[in-house]
Amino acid sequence: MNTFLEYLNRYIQLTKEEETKVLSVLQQRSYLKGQYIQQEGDIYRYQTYIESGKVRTFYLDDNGNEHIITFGLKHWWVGDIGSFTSQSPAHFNTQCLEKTKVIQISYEDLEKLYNEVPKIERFFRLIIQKAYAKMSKRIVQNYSLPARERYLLFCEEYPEVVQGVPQYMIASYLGITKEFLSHIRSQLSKEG
Amino acid sequence: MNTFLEYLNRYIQLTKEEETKVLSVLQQRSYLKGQYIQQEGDIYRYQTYIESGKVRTFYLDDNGNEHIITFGLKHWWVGDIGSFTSQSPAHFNTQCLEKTKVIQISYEDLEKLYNEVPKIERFFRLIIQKAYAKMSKRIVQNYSLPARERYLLFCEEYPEVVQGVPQYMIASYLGITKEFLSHIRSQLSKEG
DNA sequence: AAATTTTATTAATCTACCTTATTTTTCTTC
DNA sequence: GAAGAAAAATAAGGTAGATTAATAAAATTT
Repeated sequence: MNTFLEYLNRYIQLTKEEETKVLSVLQQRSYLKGQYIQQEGDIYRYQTYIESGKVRTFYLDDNGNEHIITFGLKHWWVGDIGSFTSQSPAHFNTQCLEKTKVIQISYEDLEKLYNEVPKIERFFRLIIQKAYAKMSKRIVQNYSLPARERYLLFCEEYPEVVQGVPQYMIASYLGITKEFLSHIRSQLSKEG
Repeated sequence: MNTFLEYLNRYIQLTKEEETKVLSVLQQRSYLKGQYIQQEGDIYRYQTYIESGKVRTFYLDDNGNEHIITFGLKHWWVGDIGSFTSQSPAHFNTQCLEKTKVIQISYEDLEKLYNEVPKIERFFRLIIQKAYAKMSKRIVQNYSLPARERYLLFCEEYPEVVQGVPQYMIASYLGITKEFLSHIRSQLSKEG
Protein backbone atom coordinates (compact mmCIF):
# COMPACT_ATOMS: atom_id res chain seq x y z
CA MET A 1 0.00 0.00 0.00
CA ASN A 2 2.86 2.36 0.70
CA THR A 3 4.00 2.22 -2.89
CA PHE A 4 0.52 3.46 -3.72
CA LEU A 5 1.02 6.49 -1.50
CA GLU A 6 4.35 7.16 -3.18
CA TYR A 7 2.59 7.01 -6.49
CA LEU A 8 -0.12 9.43 -5.32
CA ASN A 9 2.60 11.68 -4.04
CA ARG A 10 3.80 12.29 -7.59
CA TYR A 11 0.58 14.17 -8.25
CA ILE A 12 -0.61 15.61 -4.94
CA GLN A 13 0.83 16.27 -1.51
CA LEU A 14 -1.24 14.75 1.27
CA THR A 15 -1.00 15.36 5.00
CA LYS A 16 -0.64 12.34 7.33
CA GLU A 17 -4.29 12.68 8.20
CA GLU A 18 -5.36 12.69 4.58
CA GLU A 19 -3.14 9.71 3.87
CA THR A 20 -4.91 7.79 6.61
CA LYS A 21 -8.28 8.60 5.12
CA VAL A 22 -7.15 7.46 1.72
CA LEU A 23 -5.65 4.25 3.06
CA SER A 24 -8.87 3.44 4.88
CA VAL A 25 -10.82 3.02 1.64
CA LEU A 26 -8.28 1.01 -0.34
CA GLN A 27 -9.05 -2.64 -0.98
CA GLN A 28 -6.41 -5.03 -2.20
CA ARG A 29 -7.21 -7.93 -4.43
CA SER A 30 -5.45 -10.54 -6.55
CA TYR A 31 -6.39 -12.24 -9.78
CA LEU A 32 -5.00 -15.18 -11.70
CA LYS A 33 -4.26 -15.21 -15.39
CA GLY A 34 -7.45 -15.24 -17.39
CA GLN A 35 -9.70 -13.98 -14.60
CA TYR A 36 -11.97 -11.06 -15.17
CA ILE A 37 -11.88 -7.92 -13.04
CA GLN A 38 -15.11 -6.84 -14.67
CA GLN A 39 -17.34 -8.14 -17.42
CA GLU A 40 -19.64 -6.57 -19.96
CA GLY A 41 -23.05 -5.95 -18.47
CA ASP A 42 -21.72 -5.51 -14.95
CA ILE A 43 -21.66 -2.15 -13.33
CA TYR A 44 -18.09 -1.13 -12.66
CA ARG A 45 -18.26 -0.59 -8.91
CA TYR A 46 -14.55 0.09 -8.42
CA GLN A 47 -11.82 2.32 -9.67
CA THR A 48 -9.04 -0.19 -10.17
CA TYR A 49 -5.33 0.52 -9.94
CA ILE A 50 -2.80 -2.06 -11.07
CA GLU A 51 -0.08 -2.72 -8.51
CA SER A 52 1.50 -5.48 -10.52
CA GLY A 53 0.56 -7.64 -13.46
CA LYS A 54 -1.03 -6.92 -16.80
CA VAL A 55 -4.60 -6.65 -18.06
CA ARG A 56 -6.53 -5.89 -21.20
CA THR A 57 -9.81 -4.08 -21.62
CA PHE A 58 -11.76 -5.24 -24.63
CA TYR A 59 -15.08 -5.06 -26.32
CA LEU A 60 -17.01 -7.76 -28.17
CA ASP A 61 -18.75 -6.54 -31.30
CA ASP A 62 -21.98 -7.90 -32.78
CA ASN A 63 -20.05 -10.52 -34.76
CA GLY A 64 -18.31 -11.75 -31.64
CA ASN A 65 -14.97 -10.22 -32.57
CA GLU A 66 -12.80 -8.89 -29.79
CA HIS A 67 -11.47 -5.34 -29.97
CA ILE A 68 -8.88 -4.37 -27.43
CA ILE A 69 -9.47 -0.85 -26.21
CA THR A 70 -6.41 -0.68 -24.05
CA PHE A 71 -3.87 -2.66 -22.13
CA GLY A 72 -3.19 -1.96 -18.47
CA LEU A 73 0.20 -2.10 -16.80
CA LYS A 74 1.64 -1.29 -13.39
CA HIS A 75 0.43 2.12 -12.13
CA TRP A 76 -2.45 2.29 -14.60
CA TRP A 77 -6.10 2.71 -13.79
CA VAL A 78 -8.34 0.40 -15.72
CA GLY A 79 -11.99 -0.28 -16.30
CA ASP A 80 -14.90 1.27 -18.09
CA ILE A 81 -15.00 4.90 -17.05
CA GLY A 82 -18.36 5.45 -18.68
CA SER A 83 -19.87 2.66 -16.62
CA PHE A 84 -18.14 3.69 -13.40
CA THR A 85 -19.08 7.34 -13.71
CA SER A 86 -22.73 6.76 -14.37
CA GLN A 87 -22.93 3.45 -12.47
CA SER A 88 -24.54 1.85 -15.50
CA PRO A 89 -23.82 -1.50 -17.20
CA ALA A 90 -20.42 -1.70 -18.85
CA HIS A 91 -19.71 -2.35 -22.51
CA PHE A 92 -16.16 -3.44 -21.80
CA ASN A 93 -14.48 -6.45 -20.25
CA THR A 94 -11.30 -6.21 -18.20
CA GLN A 95 -9.31 -9.42 -18.05
CA CYS A 96 -5.98 -10.27 -16.44
CA LEU A 97 -3.27 -11.45 -18.81
CA GLU A 98 -1.15 -12.71 -15.94
CA LYS A 99 -1.22 -12.90 -12.16
CA THR A 100 -2.33 -9.39 -11.22
CA LYS A 101 -2.57 -7.45 -7.98
CA VAL A 102 -4.87 -4.47 -7.87
CA ILE A 103 -5.98 -1.80 -5.47
CA GLN A 104 -9.61 -0.79 -5.65
CA ILE A 105 -11.77 2.03 -4.35
CA SER A 106 -15.50 1.58 -4.45
CA TYR A 107 -17.75 4.15 -6.06
CA GLU A 108 -19.34 5.11 -2.75
CA ASP A 109 -16.02 5.38 -0.91
CA LEU A 110 -14.60 7.50 -3.68
CA GLU A 111 -17.53 9.89 -3.66
CA LYS A 112 -17.05 10.35 0.09
CA LEU A 113 -13.32 10.69 -0.33
CA TYR A 114 -13.74 13.44 -2.90
CA ASN A 115 -15.54 15.47 -0.25
CA GLU A 116 -13.21 14.66 2.63
CA VAL A 117 -9.98 14.98 0.65
CA PRO A 118 -10.53 17.35 -2.26
CA LYS A 119 -6.97 16.77 -3.43
CA ILE A 120 -8.14 13.34 -4.57
CA GLU A 121 -10.45 15.08 -6.94
CA ARG A 122 -7.42 16.87 -8.33
CA PHE A 123 -5.56 13.61 -8.57
CA PHE A 124 -8.20 11.96 -10.69
CA ARG A 125 -8.61 15.06 -12.81
CA LEU A 126 -4.91 14.92 -13.62
CA ILE A 127 -4.94 11.19 -14.27
CA ILE A 128 -7.83 11.34 -16.64
CA GLN A 129 -6.47 14.38 -18.46
CA LYS A 130 -3.40 12.33 -19.16
CA ALA A 131 -5.45 9.37 -20.32
CA TYR A 132 -7.51 11.63 -22.56
CA ALA A 133 -4.47 13.16 -24.20
CA LYS A 134 -3.04 9.70 -24.79
CA MET A 135 -6.24 8.54 -26.41
CA SER A 136 -6.40 11.59 -28.70
CA LYS A 137 -2.92 10.74 -29.83
CA ARG A 138 -4.04 7.22 -30.61
CA ILE A 139 -6.93 8.48 -32.73
CA VAL A 140 -4.54 10.69 -34.63
CA GLN A 141 -2.19 7.79 -35.25
CA ASN A 142 -4.95 5.50 -36.41
CA TYR A 143 -6.11 8.03 -38.92
CA SER A 144 -2.83 9.17 -40.31
CA LEU A 145 -0.60 6.11 -40.27
CA PRO A 146 -0.70 2.71 -41.99
CA ALA A 147 -0.73 -0.46 -39.87
CA ARG A 148 2.98 -1.06 -40.23
CA GLU A 149 3.91 2.33 -38.76
CA ARG A 150 1.35 1.95 -35.99
CA TYR A 151 2.92 -1.35 -35.05
CA LEU A 152 6.42 0.12 -34.97
CA LEU A 153 5.27 3.01 -32.79
CA PHE A 154 3.49 0.60 -30.48
CA CYS A 155 6.66 -1.49 -30.09
CA GLU A 156 8.59 1.63 -29.16
CA GLU A 157 6.03 2.92 -26.72
CA TYR A 158 4.95 -0.30 -25.01
CA PRO A 159 7.83 -2.79 -25.17
CA GLU A 160 6.58 -4.55 -22.02
CA VAL A 161 3.29 -5.28 -23.74
CA VAL A 162 4.85 -6.47 -26.98
CA GLN A 163 6.94 -8.96 -25.03
CA GLY A 164 4.41 -10.43 -22.69
CA VAL A 165 1.25 -10.52 -24.75
CA PRO A 166 0.06 -12.80 -27.58
CA GLN A 167 0.41 -11.24 -30.99
CA TYR A 168 -3.23 -11.52 -31.85
CA MET A 169 -4.07 -9.15 -29.03
CA ILE A 170 -1.64 -6.57 -30.31
CA ALA A 171 -3.22 -6.92 -33.73
CA SER A 172 -6.59 -6.32 -32.14
CA TYR A 173 -5.32 -3.23 -30.33
CA LEU A 174 -3.91 -1.88 -33.60
CA GLY A 175 -7.19 -2.53 -35.37
CA ILE A 176 -5.89 -5.15 -37.82
CA THR A 177 -6.19 -8.93 -38.16
CA LYS A 178 -3.64 -11.27 -36.61
CA GLU A 179 -2.79 -12.58 -40.08
CA PHE A 180 -1.94 -9.14 -41.34
CA LEU A 181 0.22 -8.37 -38.31
CA SER A 182 2.05 -11.63 -38.89
CA HIS A 183 2.60 -10.55 -42.49
CA ILE A 184 3.94 -7.16 -41.39
CA ARG A 185 6.32 -8.82 -38.95
CA SER A 186 7.69 -11.19 -41.53
CA GLN A 187 8.26 -8.24 -43.90
CA LEU A 188 10.09 -6.37 -41.17
CA SER A 189 12.33 -9.31 -40.35
CA LYS A 190 13.23 -9.80 -44.03
CA GLU A 191 14.33 -6.18 -44.21
CA GLY A 192 16.58 -6.71 -41.19
CA MET B 1 -22.20 34.92 -18.75
CA ASN B 2 -25.22 33.93 -16.73
CA THR B 3 -25.99 31.11 -19.09
CA PHE B 4 -22.52 29.87 -18.27
CA LEU B 5 -23.38 29.78 -14.58
CA GLU B 6 -26.53 27.88 -15.37
CA TYR B 7 -24.46 25.41 -17.30
CA LEU B 8 -21.99 25.03 -14.41
CA ASN B 9 -24.91 24.53 -12.11
CA ARG B 10 -25.80 21.31 -13.87
CA TYR B 11 -22.63 19.77 -12.47
CA ILE B 12 -21.81 21.60 -9.23
CA GLN B 13 -23.61 23.87 -6.78
CA LEU B 14 -21.77 27.10 -6.15
CA THR B 15 -22.40 29.68 -3.43
CA LYS B 16 -22.84 33.33 -4.48
CA GLU B 17 -19.32 34.01 -3.34
CA GLU B 18 -17.90 31.19 -5.40
CA GLU B 19 -19.90 32.33 -8.41
CA THR B 20 -18.34 35.74 -8.13
CA LYS B 21 -14.87 34.24 -8.04
CA VAL B 22 -15.61 32.17 -11.10
CA LEU B 23 -17.08 35.09 -13.01
CA SER B 24 -14.03 37.21 -12.26
CA VAL B 25 -11.75 34.98 -14.35
CA LEU B 26 -13.99 34.48 -17.37
CA GLN B 27 -13.00 36.22 -20.59
CA GLN B 28 -15.38 36.56 -23.48
CA ARG B 29 -14.23 36.57 -27.05
CA SER B 30 -15.64 36.38 -30.57
CA TYR B 31 -14.32 34.89 -33.77
CA LEU B 32 -15.38 35.05 -37.38
CA LYS B 33 -15.77 32.10 -39.70
CA GLY B 34 -12.39 30.69 -40.60
CA GLN B 35 -10.49 32.28 -37.72
CA TYR B 36 -8.29 30.15 -35.49
CA ILE B 37 -8.74 29.96 -31.74
CA GLN B 38 -5.42 28.18 -31.53
CA GLN B 39 -2.86 26.88 -33.99
CA GLU B 40 -0.40 24.01 -34.04
CA GLY B 41 2.82 25.00 -32.35
CA ASP B 42 1.12 27.48 -30.01
CA ILE B 43 0.76 26.73 -26.36
CA TYR B 44 -2.91 26.47 -25.49
CA ARG B 45 -3.14 29.13 -22.80
CA TYR B 46 -6.91 28.93 -22.33
CA GLN B 47 -9.60 26.45 -21.57
CA THR B 48 -12.20 27.42 -24.14
CA TYR B 49 -15.93 27.00 -23.79
CA ILE B 50 -18.24 27.53 -26.77
CA GLU B 51 -21.16 29.83 -26.03
CA SER B 52 -22.39 29.81 -29.59
CA GLY B 53 -21.08 28.81 -32.97
CA LYS B 54 -19.20 25.81 -34.24
CA VAL B 55 -15.54 24.83 -34.41
CA ARG B 56 -13.35 21.96 -35.50
CA THR B 57 -10.13 20.70 -33.99
CA PHE B 58 -7.83 19.09 -36.52
CA TYR B 59 -4.39 17.82 -37.06
CA LEU B 60 -2.14 18.08 -40.12
CA ASP B 61 -0.17 14.94 -40.86
CA ASP B 62 3.26 14.73 -42.51
CA ASN B 63 1.68 14.65 -45.96
CA GLY B 64 -0.32 17.78 -45.26
CA ASN B 65 -3.62 15.94 -44.90
CA GLU B 66 -6.13 17.25 -42.40
CA HIS B 67 -7.59 14.89 -39.82
CA ILE B 68 -10.47 16.20 -37.78
CA ILE B 69 -10.16 15.08 -34.18
CA THR B 70 -13.43 16.55 -33.06
CA PHE B 71 -16.06 19.14 -33.76
CA GLY B 72 -17.13 21.58 -31.08
CA LEU B 73 -20.66 22.83 -30.50
CA LYS B 74 -22.45 24.98 -27.95
CA HIS B 75 -21.52 23.99 -24.37
CA TRP B 76 -18.43 22.07 -25.43
CA TRP B 77 -14.90 22.66 -24.27
CA VAL B 78 -12.37 22.62 -27.04
CA GLY B 79 -8.67 22.76 -27.59
CA ASP B 80 -5.65 20.54 -27.13
CA ILE B 81 -5.83 19.18 -23.61
CA GLY B 82 -2.36 17.71 -23.82
CA SER B 83 -0.94 21.11 -24.67
CA PHE B 84 -3.02 22.96 -22.11
CA THR B 85 -2.23 20.56 -19.28
CA SER B 86 1.50 20.57 -19.79
CA GLN B 87 1.66 24.09 -21.28
CA SER B 88 3.63 22.71 -24.20
CA PRO B 89 3.23 23.36 -27.96
CA ALA B 90 0.02 22.00 -29.43
CA HIS B 91 -0.29 19.45 -32.19
CA PHE B 92 -3.82 20.48 -32.99
CA ASN B 93 -5.52 23.46 -34.61
CA THR B 94 -8.89 24.79 -33.51
CA GLN B 95 -10.73 26.75 -36.17
CA CYS B 96 -14.16 28.36 -36.21
CA LEU B 97 -16.56 27.05 -38.84
CA GLU B 98 -18.90 30.00 -38.33
CA LYS B 99 -19.20 33.12 -36.19
CA THR B 100 -18.35 31.81 -32.74
CA LYS B 101 -18.50 33.23 -29.23
CA VAL B 102 -16.36 31.63 -26.57
CA ILE B 103 -15.63 31.99 -22.90
CA GLN B 104 -12.06 31.41 -21.86
CA ILE B 105 -10.18 30.85 -18.62
CA SER B 106 -6.42 31.23 -18.68
CA TYR B 107 -4.15 28.51 -17.37
CA GLU B 108 -2.94 30.64 -14.48
CA ASP B 109 -6.43 31.77 -13.48
CA LEU B 110 -7.67 28.22 -13.60
CA GLU B 111 -4.88 26.94 -11.38
CA LYS B 112 -5.74 29.62 -8.86
CA LEU B 113 -9.43 28.89 -9.18
CA TYR B 114 -8.87 25.19 -8.49
CA ASN B 115 -7.44 26.17 -5.11
CA GLU B 116 -10.00 28.83 -4.26
CA VAL B 117 -13.03 26.91 -5.49
CA PRO B 118 -12.30 23.17 -5.30
CA LYS B 119 -15.70 22.43 -6.81
CA ILE B 120 -14.28 23.66 -10.09
CA GLU B 121 -11.83 20.83 -9.91
CA ARG B 122 -14.79 18.49 -9.62
CA PHE B 123 -16.47 20.18 -12.52
CA PHE B 124 -13.55 19.62 -14.86
CA ARG B 125 -13.08 16.08 -13.64
CA LEU B 126 -16.68 15.35 -14.57
CA ILE B 127 -16.42 17.08 -17.92
CA ILE B 128 -13.32 15.26 -18.95
CA GLN B 129 -14.63 11.92 -17.76
CA LYS B 130 -17.53 12.44 -20.09
CA ALA B 131 -15.25 13.39 -22.95
CA TYR B 132 -13.08 10.38 -22.31
CA ALA B 133 -16.02 7.98 -22.35
CA LYS B 134 -17.20 9.54 -25.59
CA MET B 135 -13.82 9.12 -27.17
CA SER B 136 -13.58 5.46 -26.11
CA LYS B 137 -16.88 4.90 -27.80
CA ARG B 138 -15.52 6.45 -30.96
CA ILE B 139 -12.49 4.15 -30.95
CA VAL B 140 -14.79 1.18 -30.54
CA GLN B 141 -16.92 2.31 -33.45
CA ASN B 142 -13.97 2.89 -35.72
CA TYR B 143 -12.69 -0.58 -35.05
CA SER B 144 -15.87 -2.52 -35.30
CA LEU B 145 -17.92 -0.76 -37.96
CA PRO B 146 -17.47 -0.06 -41.67
CA ALA B 147 -17.50 3.53 -42.92
CA ARG B 148 -21.12 3.42 -43.98
CA GLU B 149 -22.35 2.49 -40.50
CA ARG B 150 -20.08 5.04 -38.90
CA TYR B 151 -21.57 7.71 -41.12
CA LEU B 152 -25.13 6.71 -40.23
CA LEU B 153 -24.33 6.76 -36.53
CA PHE B 154 -22.69 10.14 -36.89
CA CYS B 155 -25.78 11.54 -38.60
CA GLU B 156 -27.94 10.30 -35.76
CA GLU B 157 -25.70 11.60 -33.02
CA TYR B 158 -24.66 14.96 -34.45
CA PRO B 159 -27.38 16.20 -36.81
CA GLU B 160 -26.36 19.83 -36.20
CA VAL B 161 -22.91 19.07 -37.50
CA VAL B 162 -24.08 17.13 -40.52
CA GLN B 163 -26.21 20.09 -41.56
CA GLY B 164 -23.86 22.97 -41.09
CA VAL B 165 -20.50 21.55 -42.09
CA PRO B 166 -18.94 20.72 -45.47
CA GLN B 167 -19.02 17.04 -46.29
CA TYR B 168 -15.29 16.73 -46.68
CA MET B 169 -14.86 17.58 -43.02
CA ILE B 170 -17.27 14.89 -41.96
CA ALA B 171 -15.34 12.46 -44.14
CA SER B 172 -12.17 13.53 -42.38
CA TYR B 173 -13.76 13.04 -38.96
CA LEU B 174 -14.91 9.56 -39.98
CA GLY B 175 -11.45 8.69 -41.25
CA ILE B 176 -12.37 8.26 -44.91
CA THR B 177 -11.86 10.31 -48.09
CA LYS B 178 -14.43 12.81 -49.28
CA GLU B 179 -14.85 10.80 -52.48
CA PHE B 180 -15.74 7.69 -50.58
CA LEU B 181 -18.23 9.51 -48.38
CA SER B 182 -19.82 10.94 -51.50
CA HIS B 183 -20.06 7.40 -52.85
CA ILE B 184 -21.66 6.14 -49.64
CA ARG B 185 -24.19 8.94 -49.73
CA SER B 186 -25.19 8.27 -53.30
CA GLN B 187 -25.65 4.58 -52.43
CA LEU B 188 -27.83 5.50 -49.49
CA SER B 189 -30.02 7.84 -51.54
CA LYS B 190 -30.51 5.16 -54.23
CA GLU B 191 -31.75 2.78 -51.55
CA GLY B 192 -34.23 5.38 -50.38
C1' DA C 1 7.12 -36.56 -23.17
C1' DA C 2 2.70 -37.34 -25.55
C1' DA C 3 -1.48 -35.28 -26.37
C1' DT C 4 -4.25 -31.40 -26.70
C1' DT C 5 -4.98 -26.62 -27.16
C1' DT C 6 -3.56 -22.21 -28.27
C1' DT C 7 -0.95 -19.16 -31.09
C1' DA C 8 1.59 -17.95 -35.26
C1' DT C 9 2.89 -18.43 -40.25
C1' DT C 10 2.04 -18.57 -45.06
C1' DA C 11 -0.45 -17.98 -49.21
C1' DA C 12 -4.41 -17.29 -52.41
C1' DT C 13 -8.36 -14.74 -53.14
C1' DC C 14 -11.31 -10.88 -52.23
C1' DT C 15 -13.13 -6.22 -50.90
C1' DA C 16 -13.48 -1.82 -48.66
C1' DC C 17 -11.62 2.06 -49.35
C1' DC C 18 -7.94 5.14 -51.78
C1' DT C 19 -6.05 7.78 -55.74
C1' DT C 20 -6.35 10.41 -59.59
C1' DA C 21 -8.88 12.85 -62.87
C1' DT C 22 -12.97 15.05 -64.85
C1' DT C 23 -17.37 17.16 -64.47
C1' DT C 24 -21.08 19.30 -62.05
C1' DT C 25 -23.05 21.81 -58.42
C1' DT C 26 -23.08 25.10 -54.78
C1' DC C 27 -21.29 28.96 -52.41
C1' DT C 28 -18.88 33.63 -52.37
C1' DT C 29 -17.79 37.87 -53.69
C1' DC C 30 -17.73 41.79 -56.43
C1' DG D 1 -26.49 38.26 -61.10
C1' DA D 2 -22.00 37.09 -63.35
C1' DA D 3 -17.46 35.39 -62.37
C1' DG D 4 -14.67 32.90 -59.67
C1' DA D 5 -13.79 29.73 -55.97
C1' DA D 6 -14.99 26.01 -53.15
C1' DA D 7 -17.38 21.77 -52.55
C1' DA D 8 -19.55 17.59 -54.28
C1' DA D 9 -20.43 13.88 -57.63
C1' DT D 10 -18.91 10.34 -60.71
C1' DA D 11 -15.96 6.88 -62.50
C1' DA D 12 -11.70 3.98 -63.57
C1' DG D 13 -7.99 1.77 -61.71
C1' DG D 14 -5.07 0.62 -57.62
C1' DT D 15 -3.78 -1.04 -52.87
C1' DA D 16 -3.90 -1.90 -47.90
C1' DG D 17 -5.73 -4.93 -45.31
C1' DA D 18 -9.59 -8.82 -44.73
C1' DT D 19 -11.02 -13.54 -45.30
C1' DT D 20 -10.42 -18.26 -45.65
C1' DA D 21 -7.92 -22.23 -45.20
C1' DA D 22 -4.16 -25.13 -44.40
C1' DT D 23 0.21 -25.86 -41.88
C1' DA D 24 3.54 -25.19 -38.31
C1' DA D 25 5.10 -23.96 -33.97
C1' DA D 26 4.52 -22.94 -29.07
C1' DA D 27 2.46 -23.43 -24.83
C1' DT D 28 -0.44 -26.24 -21.54
C1' DT D 29 -2.22 -30.12 -19.69
C1' DT D 30 -2.10 -34.91 -18.52
